[in-house]
Amino acid sequence: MTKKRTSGTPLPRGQATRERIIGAALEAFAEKGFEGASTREIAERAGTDQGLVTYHFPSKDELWRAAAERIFGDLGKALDERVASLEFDDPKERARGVLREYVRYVARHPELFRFMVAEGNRSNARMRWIIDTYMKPRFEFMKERGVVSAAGIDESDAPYAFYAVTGAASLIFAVAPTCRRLTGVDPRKQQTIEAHADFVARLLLP
Amino acid sequence: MTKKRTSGTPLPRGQATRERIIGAALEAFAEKGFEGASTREIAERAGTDQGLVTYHFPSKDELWRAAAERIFGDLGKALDERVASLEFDDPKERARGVLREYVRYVARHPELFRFMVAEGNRSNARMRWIIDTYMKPRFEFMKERGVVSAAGIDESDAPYAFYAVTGAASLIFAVAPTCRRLTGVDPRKQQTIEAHADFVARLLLP
DNA sequence: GTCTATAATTAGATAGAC
DNA sequence: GTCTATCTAATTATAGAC
Repeated sequence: MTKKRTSGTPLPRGQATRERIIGAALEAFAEKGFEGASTREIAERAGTDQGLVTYHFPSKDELWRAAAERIFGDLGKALDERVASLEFDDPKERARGVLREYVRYVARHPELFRFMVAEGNRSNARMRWIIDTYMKPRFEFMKERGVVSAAGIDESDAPYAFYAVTGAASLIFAVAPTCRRLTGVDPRKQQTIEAHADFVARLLLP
Repeated sequence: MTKKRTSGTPLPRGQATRERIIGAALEAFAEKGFEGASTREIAERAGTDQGLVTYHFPSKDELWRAAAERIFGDLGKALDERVASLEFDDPKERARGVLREYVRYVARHPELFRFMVAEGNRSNARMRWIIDTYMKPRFEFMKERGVVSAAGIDESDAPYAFYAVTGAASLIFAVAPTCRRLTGVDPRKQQTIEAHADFVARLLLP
């Protein structure tokens, strides 16, 4: 998960462990939900023990918050970078590029969608904070400079477009083993990722 | 959930309790996942106690299987009924009607999608059985007489279409509280359900 | 069929050795 | 910082009263 840093210096040992624990927690929460994932299992995935998990994160709640910040923060950073690197002038061509990059990102991070669905049904303080901090800017971007404006979708339809796009782009990767058995297609293959990106892009921006 | 039966006679007491427990388990599994949902919580939702849950379902595994059969079986029955009642001659018009009925169904059963995402990442014997028994007929229907054939989608794209349609139709209802805060739109309102059905139908079958 | 009591296991959190 | 030991509470499953 964190093999490289942007700066050349490696992380101090403690902080590197902390990062490993967050990554392990993210996978476990996405797979089994908040209640179903045990701190012992998270520790084992991170290659350490339960005591050290509670040392770095005094409560399971705080560990959840760190995992949520990691996954939504990473998505934001990745999209901002890729959007900035796209050099299309035509808004529609540009929106197509953004959409395809989005599909590629969710394909490599299926835990993002599983996490969203598992936690999206709650409306506690932590979830509200995630929405306001990380999701609102994405929603606004889509309305003003993304698929909604480029596809000529009425702004009052933006909520439907947002969830339709997110669901259409992500589901196949979040249930990859099921898809493989049902359809014969393996969503983990690069070829499948590109084909799905094609399909979603043609659907939204024909 | 089960206020009426097709036959006039009411269920025997024990069987009625059993049905209530299945409904409660379904909600709990969808909300917290298999490991996160406790049999005590399920019993409480069903208005009884933990001992009676293990009387009707000797293990949590068997309860899971009953819940999965219930939700996928109900979807199949509901869709078959509604498809049969549609009277459009034009295949495209007919596919539009099926798609809109599908959106209405998932809107009223958001636990279906949560269950799919929570469990779709596993490939144990039970999940394989669910796929072969309940999902394969749906997938085949969509290819031969549903959206794929009506929208002129190449059959090799059927896997992408299946997961894109499912995700696009369902996500907004599965994360309703989040959607409400993010967009101001409440997916539980009838008006929202129809608007989303419109949007998805226009997207797939313009 | 229904419920109470309880056994065996596992959970999150704490304390302390190193 | 890291890990082991332990406390308290909650978990599934079982046994038995009614």
